[in-house]
Amino acid sequence: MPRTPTLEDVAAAAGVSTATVSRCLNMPEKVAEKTRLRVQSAVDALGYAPNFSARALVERRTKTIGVVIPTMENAVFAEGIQAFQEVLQSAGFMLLIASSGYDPEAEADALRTLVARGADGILLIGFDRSPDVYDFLATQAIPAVVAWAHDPAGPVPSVGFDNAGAMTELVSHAIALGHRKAGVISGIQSGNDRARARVEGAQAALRAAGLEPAPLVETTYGVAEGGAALDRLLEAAPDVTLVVCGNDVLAAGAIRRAASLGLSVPGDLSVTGFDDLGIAQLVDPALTTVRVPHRAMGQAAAERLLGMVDGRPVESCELETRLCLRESLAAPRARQG
Amino acid sequence: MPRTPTLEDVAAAAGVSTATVSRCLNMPEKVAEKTRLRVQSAVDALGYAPNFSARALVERRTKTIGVVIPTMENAVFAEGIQAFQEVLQSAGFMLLIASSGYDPEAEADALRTLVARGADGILLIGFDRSPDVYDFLATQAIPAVVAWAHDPAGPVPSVGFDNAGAMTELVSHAIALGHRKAGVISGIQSGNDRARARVEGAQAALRAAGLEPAPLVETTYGVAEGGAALDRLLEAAPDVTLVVCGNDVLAAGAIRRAASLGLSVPGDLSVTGFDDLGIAQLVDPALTTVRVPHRAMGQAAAERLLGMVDGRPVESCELETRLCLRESLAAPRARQG
DNA sequence: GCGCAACTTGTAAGCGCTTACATTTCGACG
DNA sequence: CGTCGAAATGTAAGCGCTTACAAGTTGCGC
Repeated sequence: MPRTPTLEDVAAAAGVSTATVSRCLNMPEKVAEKTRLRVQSAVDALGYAPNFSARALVERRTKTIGVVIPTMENAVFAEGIQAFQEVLQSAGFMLLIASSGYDPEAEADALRTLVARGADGILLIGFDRSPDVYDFLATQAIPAVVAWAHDPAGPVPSVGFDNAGAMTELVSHAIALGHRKAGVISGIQSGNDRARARVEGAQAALRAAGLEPAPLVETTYGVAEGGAALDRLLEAAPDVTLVVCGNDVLAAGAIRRAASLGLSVPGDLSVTGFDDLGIAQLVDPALTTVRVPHRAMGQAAAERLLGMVDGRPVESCELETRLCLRESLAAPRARQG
Repeated sequence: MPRTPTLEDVAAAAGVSTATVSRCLNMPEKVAEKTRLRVQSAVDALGYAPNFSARALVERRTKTIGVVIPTMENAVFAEGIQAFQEVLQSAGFMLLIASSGYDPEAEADALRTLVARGADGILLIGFDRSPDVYDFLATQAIPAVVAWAHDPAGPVPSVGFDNAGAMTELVSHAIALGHRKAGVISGIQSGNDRARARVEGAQAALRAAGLEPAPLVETTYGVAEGGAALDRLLEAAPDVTLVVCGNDVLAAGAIRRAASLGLSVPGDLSVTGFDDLGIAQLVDPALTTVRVPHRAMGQAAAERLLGMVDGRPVESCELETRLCLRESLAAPRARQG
């Protein structure tokens, strides 16, 4: 079998040196029209394609960006990463994906692998991780950007939104509607600054209104988990009129569970989510939630990372969220007695 | 700044040759215990990590697998790819992701890029693509596996399920329930063998029962699109009692739309989906659909591809699907008149 | 027709790593 | 204590590409 053609083969076929072929490919304006054509036809005839590893070795860049994602199964990441990837692709970069399954150890491992593979830049989800990781990235001089969270003073530039503020806004709105007793269903907060900020945002709204802090139930991610969490919450605090969920998936589960408990939403219980995934409009009643600009975030993150790879300094950027008021949140029914 | 350490630096630090260091790293049993320890501590001291590009150049393998996915935003792919990626990761391989946005041209482009980057193997979604693509893969001798579709006689091994058969089973079940007039809402069939097979499967069931073919509405992917498609379908065929949808997302949209049209599901209209995504249990009524083993498929595909990369011959494999009977499908209400 | 600047092209040195082959070391045995 | 073979290590040749530098080629004004 004829092994895949190399630069040298092309050079021989075109009767020039390898340097000229290389120049034809990378700086065509530096080579005479006539030779360029000759080289081009040799390239076509042989079906030549440059060997990326060789090029990466000498150029010391792989045109590859790495990301460690908790899991693609979570739609919250899928959308943003898709947008991120699209920008990369159109800039000639490729996306190397690893997953951590929400395990910090696994994330650090994956990161090291990505760097060892020569990723030119790294996308991180959220800020919450050991400082060692940031040190590592810094000593290796690997550009990194954090997405899904925003902190202008963070160790690396970030692109995200104000999780706490958005949640405060949402809960304040519910309070204005008349809710006085709220419960919170949150994803696991440990190692997840986004989840934590959302809980804090909810509590801040209650505090600001002079209400007592909401009882909190933490649960792993999933529809069924959201339902089970509602059970636990109602057991601990049967008198809540508002269930604030850390994300739409948990909220969807809570709504479904409420229905099977015979509780009407929003009549007996209001439920809110966060993220505004597609499912928010699928559940009945439609979910009141916070719209997060996932695509814009993915794009902004990609542009920043690409900028850093090119040595340009970049700044963090905060994106706006928007309240999505739908049926699952309404004024609480007047209490009897 | 001290540039990142190389094999040679380690060799110098440990007082051995680069060959020995290389052996310590790749075939530790071939080197004396004592020197190995010495080398190991030099590696640790310097924080040495091998340069992947250099290794890839000489070994002619990148330990990278490429995939071109229509879009990560479609949950159908997210789950399978996640499982695929997990198997790869545990085998020391990484996943290079590109997306096509359902455009065959873009897919072919992305594939070429992936191959040029030295992907050791390629995962393809479905069989539907120009023969040129398979030729290209064959001449480049790049192992490839098709997932989400199954054809033992296909140009490359595949891991999937019987889309047509599963749909036939589902529709036959509906016919047994008493449905006589069905409509089909399908995703775009062009370039999508899975969508096509599902439609064919539905029509086959009707034909087998001596019923007339179902009117067909094709639409792009999305909840809203599913709803709009229902409108079009009911306009063309107001008398259908069963709406067979090509996937859960379209079905969810159809169910939502039916509710706002004042049609009860399954009272006035039964609706079925395909895939059994999480949303199937989220909509009300819960969706009758076909359970597809996405994770198992992703894993099986990864194992096969890894096998091929190692030069082992592998076989296609067909996975079982299972009917998920839920509330959205029931016997049609007795017709009046 | 000559000299010089501006283009083109060629030469060859690596980039960091693996590995075939050569060399050295070492222990066991006669 | 010498010999021999196995085990350990070293030597050096690339893998395919980019690029600094050298060398060769033009074209132009005088």
